Amino acid sequence: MKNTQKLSLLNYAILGLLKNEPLSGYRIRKIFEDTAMGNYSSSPGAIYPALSKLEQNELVEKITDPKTNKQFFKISPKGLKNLKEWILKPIEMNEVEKKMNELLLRFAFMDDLIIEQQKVYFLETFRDLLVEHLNNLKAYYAKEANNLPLHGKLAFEHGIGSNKATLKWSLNALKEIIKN
Amino acid sequence: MKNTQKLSLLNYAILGLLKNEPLSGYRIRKIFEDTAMGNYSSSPGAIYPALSKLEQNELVEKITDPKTNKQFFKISPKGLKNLKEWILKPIEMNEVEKKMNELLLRFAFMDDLIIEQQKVYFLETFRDLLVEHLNNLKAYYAKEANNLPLHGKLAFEHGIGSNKATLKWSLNALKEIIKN
DNA sequence: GTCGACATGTAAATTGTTACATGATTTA
DNA sequence: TAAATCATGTAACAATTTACATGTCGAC
Repeated sequence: MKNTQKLSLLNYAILGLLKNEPLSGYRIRKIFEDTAMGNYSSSPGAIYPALSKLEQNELVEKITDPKTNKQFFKISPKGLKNLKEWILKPIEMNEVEKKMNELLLRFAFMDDLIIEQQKVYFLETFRDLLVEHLNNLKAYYAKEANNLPLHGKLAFEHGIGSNKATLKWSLNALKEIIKN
Repeated sequence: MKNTQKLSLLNYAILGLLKNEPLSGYRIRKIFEDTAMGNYSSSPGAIYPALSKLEQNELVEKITDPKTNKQFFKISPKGLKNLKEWILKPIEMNEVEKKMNELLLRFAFMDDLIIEQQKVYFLETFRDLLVEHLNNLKAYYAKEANNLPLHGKLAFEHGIGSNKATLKWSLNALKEIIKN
């Protein structure tokens, strides 16, 4: 049996959108362009080839509305499975350090795809790794802040502040998830 | 006269590091790999070709330590000019919305490259655009939060919290820059 | 004397950007 | 009816990832 293949972030972002409802390529582009949905490229040269590839791999299905004759893409069971596996992948330290937007995207698509227990586990792991990461950053700062040029120091402080905000967010999210 | 060409973020990140001191390709890789320096790829397949290209364009110069026979890259006057122009580019709303890490990178390299007045102007523009962006996010949230699924809502809240932290940071950075 | 870190590179494949091209439909 | 938006795509190019390949140097 073939392993579930790895897809690019853009592909997962598309699958995540299609999870809720079928969309045209154009609608997907507009969502990436207009909304706060990440930094995923909305250029036709990225979206249409990505959709074709997803279709080839049978992760999405192209359907045509018989009335309007317009095309939509619908996520397939295989696509749903692939999306779910990506969302449930154990979080690694490396991701907390350098791939925060991917983790947030995974969280954003969890809704009806996994059970509460899995969501809680995700957030608790996220929180714990974030605390560890923050401690590393603070330790580095305490040791090196004096040696850094002012702008380097301030940029570093942004990193700390930003991670603190994310930690605070994760605690609140955990509360919200638990109280349903 | 040729315009200063656009470079990829990775190229600017390299130039910014070389601004302080000559470094070997390997040292650059390790800095990207080990430190909190963004999410720039540290793979040899990215760094070495990038350095070659920078050298071809005369933005960096390859020098050899006569004692150890080791190679280093040094930023050239042309490279410095290019870096400075990138840093001084007027900030656009689009960047605040989707390219925060690029803006932070530009800030991190400002140090001795531009004068205080320019730094202050950068931060004030940044702050103003951020306030505007935050107002847009909040307005959207107020209108749509009820219609969003829980995870979408929470992910959106992360965006708001994260931008608030950045705004707070910018105010503090402004203070620090002014008091020198 | 071998293991890990230092050090530099290439090749193939993938991914994404930029620019172009075209046409339908809606709205002012 | 002109302009804007909807809608889909391709081609050339640039950038990056992944995997491979090779060799040095210091420490244990």
